[in-house]
Amino acid sequence: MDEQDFFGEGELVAVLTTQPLDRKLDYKAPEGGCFRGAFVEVPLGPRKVLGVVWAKGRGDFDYSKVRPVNRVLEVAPMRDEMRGFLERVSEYTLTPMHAMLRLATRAPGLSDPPSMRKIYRLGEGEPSRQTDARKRVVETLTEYGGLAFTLKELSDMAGVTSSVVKGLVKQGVVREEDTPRDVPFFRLDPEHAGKDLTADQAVGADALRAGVRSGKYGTTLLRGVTGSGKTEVYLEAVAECLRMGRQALVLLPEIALTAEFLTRVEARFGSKPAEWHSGVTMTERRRIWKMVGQGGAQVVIGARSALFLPYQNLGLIVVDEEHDTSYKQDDGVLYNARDMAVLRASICGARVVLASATPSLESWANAEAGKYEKLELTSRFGEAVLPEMKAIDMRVEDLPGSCWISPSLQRAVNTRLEKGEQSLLFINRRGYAPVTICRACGHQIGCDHCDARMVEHRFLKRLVCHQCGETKPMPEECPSCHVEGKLAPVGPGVERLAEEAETLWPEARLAVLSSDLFGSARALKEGINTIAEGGADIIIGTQLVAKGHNFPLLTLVGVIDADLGLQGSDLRAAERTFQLMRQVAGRAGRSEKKGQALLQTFQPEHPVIRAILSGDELGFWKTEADERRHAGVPPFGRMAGIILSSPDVQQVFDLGNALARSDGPMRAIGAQVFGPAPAPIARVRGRHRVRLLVKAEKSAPIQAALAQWVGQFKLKGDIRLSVDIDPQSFY
DNA sequence: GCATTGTAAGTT
DNA sequence: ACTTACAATGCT
Repeated sequence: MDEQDFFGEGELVAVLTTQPLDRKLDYKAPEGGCFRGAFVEVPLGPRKVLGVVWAKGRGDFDYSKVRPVNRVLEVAPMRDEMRGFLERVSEYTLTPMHAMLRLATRAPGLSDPPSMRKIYRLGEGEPSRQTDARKRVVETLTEYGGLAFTLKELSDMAGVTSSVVKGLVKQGVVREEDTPRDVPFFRLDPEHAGKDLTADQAVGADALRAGVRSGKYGTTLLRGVTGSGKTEVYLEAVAECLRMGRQALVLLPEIALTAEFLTRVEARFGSKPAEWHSGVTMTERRRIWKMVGQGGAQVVIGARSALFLPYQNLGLIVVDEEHDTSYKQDDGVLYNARDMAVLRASICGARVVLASATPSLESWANAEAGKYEKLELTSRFGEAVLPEMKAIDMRVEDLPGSCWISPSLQRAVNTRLEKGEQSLLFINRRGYAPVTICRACGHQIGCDHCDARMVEHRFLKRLVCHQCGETKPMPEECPSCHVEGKLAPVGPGVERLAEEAETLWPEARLAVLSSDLFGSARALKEGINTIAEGGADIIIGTQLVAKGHNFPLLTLVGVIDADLGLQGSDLRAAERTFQLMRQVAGRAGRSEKKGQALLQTFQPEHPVIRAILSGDELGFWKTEADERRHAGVPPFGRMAGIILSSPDVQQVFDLGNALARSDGPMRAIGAQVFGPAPAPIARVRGRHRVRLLVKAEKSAPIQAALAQWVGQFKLKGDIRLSVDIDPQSFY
């Protein structure tokens, strides 16, 4: 900050507000002036809104009509690098700045003065009259040295009512003090408990530490097979960052952000880090936001949006499970947290560690191109070895049409049951919900609100739409042909599979692991622990089990349908299937016992299946990279999606067609426009959705062209348009 | 003629 | 986003 960043009273400043205006508005600097970056409250029409002093005012508005800033808020001002970061993300994702500011101020009560509360400690005075109750209060405070407590804490501990304490306050025996409610986090100690690292891990940790010590931007792709101790290694980078007095951020997919993970961090550093995710209370949110901003929080463990906290001195960002698709998804703002983490680090001179057992092709290609450093962890703990992987050719298995567990897989499970070991039957349900079909007329039951088919939940005795969450009771008769008792689920769903397993192994203890069977993350965690300790013989699981939980007794993984996701229009389908299989296969035989993974497939000769089975990871990446390069798709080309939605079908299609017809700006940069097509889920919550897809060369200035293209149209009525740069899911 | 509902425009 | 101005519809 220099002289130019201060604005004296009455000078014009341009303020960015969180209101959806497409530009900054000029205000007069308040009494006492203000600095650039100050969080302020400004009048907007009849309202008072939150804003940030962004720049010098433009002065293109009648000076006499310019209103003054109401006040400067008592929070740490926004740093230049944060302003720059928000602007860059806005340009890249074509997100308006007001939405970016919203993302960066996702904490309540920023405009309130710091919340205070009263605490009580021992004072100087003598009580006028000694009583038992008064004695207990003084004793309690003496016992805890100079510590102070809230009124409730103190009176509870001393076993007295609050009026006793108040009485002592009047006499000066106990002193009442005001203290901010938002208190700094306990300091984390980088030397607290360095774990013993294997030789391989030590080498990795050294390399990461050296990177952090450089104090400059750089990205390392940390590859480690399941069980190689990636976390221990990158926590050493966090430790080094702490030694340098800088802040560290560890990003995790929301689902991997568990109490267990936080315990590991606490074990390493001696206290709990700040924890940022959707389940955090409002008061904690405010505390974290403020403390991150004034250096009272050294380490944040968080989901995607933790990237937009106001760090003062960020030295390291770890993106764990960097391949996870949940890093890209809409909060309203469509951004990929992994990519934006790299951007933020490059602006503030921080190191990035992208950690994964199964990296994304993007990161793999960046490492190959020398943009990222590569670090491999290969050795596993203990005696465990990678499981043996085999395909079961479903074309030659003798299996009735309604069953999914092949005789070969059945035999393998039998063997485990005899030996008292666990088996996991894995089903990748994503994008393949079983449908409820009438066997008399073939009618499929769909959701009344979406175009998705409904899924039967036996436990609830209801049909559930996995797109919008709508449920309805399971009808007795077919709504179309009215024949009774002919409705049946088709395709493998978890519950359908559980039934089949129950018939096959009535004696075995079955456990179904599906996120919708557990009310809370905690209940889920407990369920997983019970199972890991041997509470089940056969585990039936979805996506969920592939997220890094350890099952020591598990020695067999049966993948029910390895072909799911291999076909279809999604360009990343092969990559995802590959990652998923590797992850699931990594479950089996983590401890001493040798594991086996069996993949049921109708196309055992498919390159993806073959790459998984052969373990030829490099071969897989190379083939996949070649195919993508040839097709000109990411990461070798660029894509963008335009999604239009409206309650009126005609309106969205009309606009979609109009957009497609006037694609001049896109053709000018050599980009192709596909569509409009109904989005795969063509209706969500009563809104019809249409999608256009843009494909361009890697070097094409796609954002500018898109802005120009879309900018030609004024949105009428209730039409919404969103641009999705680098779309991840095509469904 | 005026109340009610929908739509467009402006916020410094 | 939210508020206000104003136009279009509708009801007495």
